Amino acid sequence: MINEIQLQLTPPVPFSFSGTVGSHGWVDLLPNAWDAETKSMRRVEKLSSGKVVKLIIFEECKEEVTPVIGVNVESQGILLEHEITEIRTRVSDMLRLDEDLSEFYSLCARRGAPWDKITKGLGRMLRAPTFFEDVVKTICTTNVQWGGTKGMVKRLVEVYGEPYPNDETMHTFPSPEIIATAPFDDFHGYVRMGYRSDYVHLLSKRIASGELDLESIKTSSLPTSELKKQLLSIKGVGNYAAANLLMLIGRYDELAIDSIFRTYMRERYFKGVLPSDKEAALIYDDWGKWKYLAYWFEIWEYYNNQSPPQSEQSS
DNA sequence: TTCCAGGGGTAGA
DNA sequence: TCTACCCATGGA
Repeated sequence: MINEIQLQLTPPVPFSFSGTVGSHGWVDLLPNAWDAETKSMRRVEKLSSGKVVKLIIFEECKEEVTPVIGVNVESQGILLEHEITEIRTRVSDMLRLDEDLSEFYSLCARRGAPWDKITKGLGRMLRAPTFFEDVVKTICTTNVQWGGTKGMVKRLVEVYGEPYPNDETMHTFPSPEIIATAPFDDFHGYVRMGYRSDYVHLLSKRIASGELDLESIKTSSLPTSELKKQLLSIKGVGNYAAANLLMLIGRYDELAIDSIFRTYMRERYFKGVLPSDKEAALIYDDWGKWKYLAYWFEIWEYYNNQSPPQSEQSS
């Protein structure tokens, strides 16, 4: 029996739902999917109890001053209270509703236009409910075009994710345990991640065996430099990937220097001449611990306000 | 066919 | 710390 309930979450004020869900390309990577018509994000989740549920996340009551996030939950059978609590926690975590950006907003307000746009509720970068998913997806963004990233993640989810019982075309993001138990040759052949499949398979095995507690990094209070060291110790994670992952856990003091960053800096600040990475990074030095968010907003503005550079329409 | 993408690992200096 | 070289994959 299909059971449907609707949950409501109260985000902080200000909060931009579209600005958060479309903050970067993550909404386009399965199991996430954006429905432009209903302006909602869809996702299948496997709860700790083992139940697989479908979530549709959207913004309610746009005319109201206080925003409300609606979550339609579809499941087989009635959900227990602790399962509902878990869904709330995961959605809140993805949308980063608990993150305090007030200091960053104050800085932006003082700088005036265009930075004051951020204070309308931008700056919350969509993430996955698990750090494992974010790390795997980040590895899949390295040295590949965005279409390639989407393909790798799609194959990973569709082959190794758990299907949603009421619609088997939809899947969860696979657990480390599932990937770890898959023979490497099969995994490599199915997901076609190139050399990245070694990194993802090894990471999964380390987590499944208990050798690595990846999720603890997400909530650690250690200094950013220490967390960066831990991230760099993961095979497949270099400086770019580590900075991207630090951003996803609320540490914005590092810039993710990739081809997008270099192209942007060359065009915007260095008159067509490619600067060194160090020279380019100095542009954001006075943003202190908010460098990443400042850079990301600026590049967003530069490339047509809405779409991330060199990405297909993703939000 | 060649280039290169939201780079990273490794060896050697 | 820096550089050179190699690394699968697939779109342009």
